[in-house]
Amino acid sequence: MTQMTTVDAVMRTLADPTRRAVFERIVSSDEITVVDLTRGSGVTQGAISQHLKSLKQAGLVAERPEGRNVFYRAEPKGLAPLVDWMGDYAVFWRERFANLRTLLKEIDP
Amino acid sequence: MTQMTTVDAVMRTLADPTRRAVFERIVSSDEITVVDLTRGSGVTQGAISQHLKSLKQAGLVAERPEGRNVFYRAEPKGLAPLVDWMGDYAVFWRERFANLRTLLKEIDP
DNA sequence: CTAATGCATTAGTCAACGCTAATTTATCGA
DNA sequence: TCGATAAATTAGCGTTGACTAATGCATTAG
Repeated sequence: MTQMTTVDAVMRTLADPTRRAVFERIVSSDEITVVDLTRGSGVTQGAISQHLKSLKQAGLVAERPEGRNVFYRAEPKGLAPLVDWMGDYAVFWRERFANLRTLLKEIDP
Repeated sequence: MTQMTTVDAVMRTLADPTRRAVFERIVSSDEITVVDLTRGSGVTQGAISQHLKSLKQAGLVAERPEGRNVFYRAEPKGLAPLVDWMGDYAVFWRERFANLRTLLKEIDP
């Protein structure tokens, strides 16, 4: 129920190619500002800010203001609902999912 | 690149709550007809057929016509691009973040 | 044969969405 | 202090997308 809403938010947020590209770029970077994200994005700064707002509301990114800059970073927990959803509903591709779980387990210190 | 298009298709297809519910129901069933899917879906039969078309084009379901019925079933490989996409970013996290305990706890309780 | 059932498709409607341009607020440098 | 930069926000616009209602096309039942 509550979780389904979360899955819905994550799915909807990552469905847009531009917004997903922004997210991927944030993940690839350690921390990145809005101007840097705007560079080479193909859209205006305002659009980027809107996408960041969506990503933040979905719990996929977090922000750290510093002076007049705002640094964004990826929020690892944000994708958890997506993993859970796949665990619940995808019955047949257990092998691949098991591999992902194994990979994530290896990271566990 | 080619795969990114696939991820895009899967994400976009599963983003809609109604269509995702249809997919979930197909996964839960072994095989299921359009009328059965329409039952309790809250939308018309035409809408269901449209969603099924999207799901089929995204490679998430397959069909088996039998008489005037058409049985739909889940396509195992359909979610693979999504799993792979997440796997890629799990690797990124592995390199960049030391602590993923929270995520792991949610995934594997 | 005729009526009914299962499904796909189409046109049309309405709301949601992504984008731009412009404005606003806040902060930094000269 | 003043101009420039960073970021968020808003209104407005065009597009996409989900839905209904209606139609068409098979197939089955009576």
